[in-house]
Amino acid sequence: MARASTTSDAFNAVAEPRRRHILNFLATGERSVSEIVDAMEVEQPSVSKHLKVLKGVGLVEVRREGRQMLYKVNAVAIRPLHEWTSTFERLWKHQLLRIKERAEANNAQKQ
Amino acid sequence: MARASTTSDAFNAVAEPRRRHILNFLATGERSVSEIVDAMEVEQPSVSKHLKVLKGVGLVEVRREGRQMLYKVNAVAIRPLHEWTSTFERLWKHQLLRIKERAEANNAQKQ
DNA sequence: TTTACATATTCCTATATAGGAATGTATTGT
DNA sequence: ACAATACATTCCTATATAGGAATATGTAAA
Repeated sequence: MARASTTSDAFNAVAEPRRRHILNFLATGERSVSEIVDAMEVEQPSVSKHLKVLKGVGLVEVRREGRQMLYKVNAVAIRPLHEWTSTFERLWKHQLLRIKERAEANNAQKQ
Repeated sequence: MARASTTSDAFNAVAEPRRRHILNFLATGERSVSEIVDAMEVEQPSVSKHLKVLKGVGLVEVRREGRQMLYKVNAVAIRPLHEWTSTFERLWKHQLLRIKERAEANNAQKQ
């Protein structure tokens, strides 16, 4: 079988670095396609295709204004990713605490 | 060009649902491969391959104990994903607030 | 040293892209 | 109507998997 479809969910959509770049850029506000193209070093058709994927999974929204298409982030669609990662927060905090403790124990021994 | 390598980073690694399942399961503690296989409905070779990918990007760690290989989550590797999503937290909170305000304004008008 | 058990690896194939190039479509200005 | 601008879509191709099947490897037990 092939790998999972990129258009299936937000997890797959943000796996692509350029799409994360687009979302980062859109986090500053609503932008036209040409503004996105100028901000990134990617060809326009490529940007349009990435935007289509992002729109497909609900990560961005569009509206037309004259000849321009204005895209903006639909942040609530990122929430599921945030919540999934949050389930591990307790674990990494514990992990970092133990690293800190070891470092301190090491320091104490050196004194 | 082809799509980005799944072994390249954590974002790509967790794009695969079965790998998220494995991580969810390992969040409860260190487990052997057969325990993971039993918990999921996936063939053993498939689980081993997913574990290899997760190990490749540092999302899990292994140690041998007799014939068994015990895997556990390396939670700090999930932190970058959490932090990336966090940059949008302000936006979705604002978004949810506006949704709430609209609902209340609607209710008030109905009264 | 066989045998059994636990896990990893290899080989094969179908498929879902991602980018490049070219073209299509919608909207505005003249 | 025609040209220009702003995007979107299509066609093509290389490639990175993900799963299935079979096999290999490593470890412990008899």
